[in-house]
Amino acid sequence: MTIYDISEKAGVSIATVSRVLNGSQNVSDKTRKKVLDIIDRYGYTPNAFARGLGLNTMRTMGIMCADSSDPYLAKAVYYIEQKLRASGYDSLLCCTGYAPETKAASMNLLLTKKVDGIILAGSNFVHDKESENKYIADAAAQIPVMLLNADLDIPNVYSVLSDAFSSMYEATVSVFQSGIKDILYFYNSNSYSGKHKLAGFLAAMKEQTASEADAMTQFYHGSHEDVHAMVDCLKNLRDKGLVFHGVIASDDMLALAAVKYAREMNYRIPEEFSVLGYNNSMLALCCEPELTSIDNKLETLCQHLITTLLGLLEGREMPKKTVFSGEIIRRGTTR
Amino acid sequence: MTIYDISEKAGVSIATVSRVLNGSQNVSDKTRKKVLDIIDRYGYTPNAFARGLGLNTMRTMGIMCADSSDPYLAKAVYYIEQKLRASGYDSLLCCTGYAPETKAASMNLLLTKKVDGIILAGSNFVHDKESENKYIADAAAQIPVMLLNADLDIPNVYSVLSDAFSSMYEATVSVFQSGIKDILYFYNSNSYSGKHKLAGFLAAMKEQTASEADAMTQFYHGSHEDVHAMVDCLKNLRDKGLVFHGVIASDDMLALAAVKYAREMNYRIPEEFSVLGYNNSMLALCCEPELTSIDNKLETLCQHLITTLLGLLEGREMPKKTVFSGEIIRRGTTR
DNA sequence: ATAGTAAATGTAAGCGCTTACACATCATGC
DNA sequence: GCATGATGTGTAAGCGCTTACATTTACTAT
Repeated sequence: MTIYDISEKAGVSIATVSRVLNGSQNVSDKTRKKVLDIIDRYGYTPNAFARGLGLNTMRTMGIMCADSSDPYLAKAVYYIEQKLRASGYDSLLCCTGYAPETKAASMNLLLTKKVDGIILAGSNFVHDKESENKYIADAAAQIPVMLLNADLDIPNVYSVLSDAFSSMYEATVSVFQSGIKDILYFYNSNSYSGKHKLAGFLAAMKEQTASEADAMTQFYHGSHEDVHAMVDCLKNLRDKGLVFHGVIASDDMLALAAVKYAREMNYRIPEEFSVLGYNNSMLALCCEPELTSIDNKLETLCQHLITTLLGLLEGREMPKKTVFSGEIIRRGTTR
Repeated sequence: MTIYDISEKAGVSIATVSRVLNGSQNVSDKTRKKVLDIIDRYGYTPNAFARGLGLNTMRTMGIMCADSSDPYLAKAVYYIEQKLRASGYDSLLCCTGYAPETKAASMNLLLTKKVDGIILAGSNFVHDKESENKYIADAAAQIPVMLLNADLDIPNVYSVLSDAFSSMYEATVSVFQSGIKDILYFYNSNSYSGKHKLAGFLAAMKEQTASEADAMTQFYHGSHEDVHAMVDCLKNLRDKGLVFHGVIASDDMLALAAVKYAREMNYRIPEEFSVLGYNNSMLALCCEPELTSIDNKLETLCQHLITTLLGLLEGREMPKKTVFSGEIIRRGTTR
C-alpha cells in the first residue's frame, strides 16, 4: 500500500495525499476527509525510507552510552528516550563499552544511519588528548552533539552537566566537619566528571587539613559490577596499613562496597565510619544503612539536554553549556 | 558526496560503485581498487535512506521494554543491543511504560520506521485477553516478533524464556525443607512469567503442606523502585497479624525489601528468616546479607533470542519456543 | 583468425515520497 | 463581465541507491 494506491482510490493526485499526510493547509476539507477515510479504510503507513530520502531525516536521535545496564546510565537513557519520544523522535541506542577504540566506530554507525543528533550519555566519551576527541568534532561538523555530564570546547558540541567539583567539595567538607578526618576517596574513572569530582575532594581536604600532604585516594580498576572486588580493594589498602574511617566514592556502587567493607571491619556506621556516594541511584536505598549520596538531578539534566537539542534542530540559539548544582541527600551513612 | 560523485571521480558508472560497495564479485580488482581509493580519499558514506528505499531494510531492530531503567530489563536491553550490533544491526529502543494502552502505539512507531524485527523484552507485553494481544499479532503479520520471557500462540511470534514455574517450585521446596514453613509469596506482576512463578510457588506449597489451604501471597501495587513502600507493605501484613518467616519474591527488589523488613523486625537471617529473590540481578550482591536468587540465564536467553531472530530473517526454520531452566544461586539469605 | 562464452561494465528503471511549479477553480471588486 | 488574486490540485522532477538487463570487453577453444 503506497501513496499511489491511496491517491488512486481517493481519486486525487499523490501530491494531495502527501499534503494531507503532512498536514498542509492547502487542502480543502472535503478532499482531506476523503483521503483520510481511504487511508483509514486500507490502513496505509508511509514508507519511512522514502520519506527520509526526501526530507533527509527520519526523526531519530542517536544515544551513545558505555553500558546501558549501569544503573545511572540506564536511568539517563530512560529519561532521554522518554523525552525524545514525547517530541516525536525515536532513539537509536548504541552501547559502546568503556574501551576508547570502539567509540569512533559506533559514532560512525549512527552517522551512517543519518540520525538528527547524537547524545553522548556519560563523561567517559571525552578524553584528554584533543586528537582523541576528533571523532566528536567530526560528528559535530554534521549534526548537533550533546554531552551529558561532560564539556568540550568544540563548535556545535553542547553540554549539560552538574557541577561535580562543587558537590564533591561540599560533601567532603561536610564529612570532615562531622568529625571523620581520615577520608579515603574511592573512584573508578578519570573521565571529565571523574576529574572534577576528585579535584573537589582534594581541594576540600587541602583546605580542611590546611596541609599540602596528599589526601588518601584509591583508584579501582575492576569491573563496574563486582562489589566483591571493590571490597577486596579496600581491604588490601587496610592490610597495607592505610587507616581510614570515611569513604567518599565516585559512584554509589563503590560507596556500597565501602559500606560492606565497614561492616566486615565491624565499624559502626555512621558513628565510627562514614560513607558518601554519588548519583543518588536506586542503590542508595538498597544499602543498609541507606546511603548518603550526591544527587546530580539527572532528570533535570536530561530535560535540558533534550530541550537544547530540539532547540538547535529548530535553528534556535541555545546555551552551549548548562550547569546545574548537585545536592547532598543525607541518609544513614553519614552524620 | 553521493554515489554519482564517486562514480564520476573514479571514471566508472554508479552501478560499478554500488557493486564495490556491496562486495559484488563481478568487479575487476583494478576497478575495485580505483573506486575504493576515491571513496577513501573523499570520505563517502552511503545514504542510508536511499539504501533503505531500495533494499527495504536498514538493518535496524526494534526493542520494546517497559522501563529500561529496571535493573533486569536494563541488562536485557544491554545484552540484546550488544549482540545485535555484533551482527550489524542497530537497535531502536522504545520504553513503553507499564500501561497497556501505550504499547500498541509504540509498536506502530517501530513498524513505521520499518525495523526488521521486534523484540518484546519482558513478559508484561502479553495479556490475558486475546484481543489485547492483537497489536502483537498485527506486527507479527509483517515482521518477526520475539518474546523474551513470555510465550504466545500466534504465528510468526517466537519466544525464548526460562522455566519460571519449575524454578519457583524448586526454590519454594528448598526454602520449605530448610525448615521455614510460613512463607509469603511477594509479587508485583501478573504478567505471563509472573503467573508462572506464582503457580510454581503455590504448587510447591500445596505439595509440601499437603493442604488445600491457601498459601500466603501478597501483591505489591506500588512503584517498582520504592523500597520503602515495599517494606511498608510487608509491615502492614504483619500488623494485620499475618506471621511469616520467609519471603519468596518475584524479583530482587522485592526480596531486598523483605530483607530490610526482616532486619527491622530483628529477625536473624537466614536462621529465623529466609528470603529468596528472582533474577539474580546486581541487587542480589548489594544486599546484606547477599541475596539467594534465581538466575534465569538472561545472557543465554538473549543470545538465543538474537540467534533465532537472525535465523528467521535469513529465512531459516527456527524453534518457535525455546525454554531454559533457571538456577538457584545460594547466598546468605537462605540456609 | 573467429565463433562462442564468461567476465566486467554501463544503462535505465524503479523504490515511495516531497515539493517547486504550473494550472485550474473560485470568489472578489470594479 | 473581466482582470485580480487567493486557494486547491496536478505534474513532474528529484532524493541516492540497487539491480535486471543490455552491452562491451577479454578469454578460450577451434
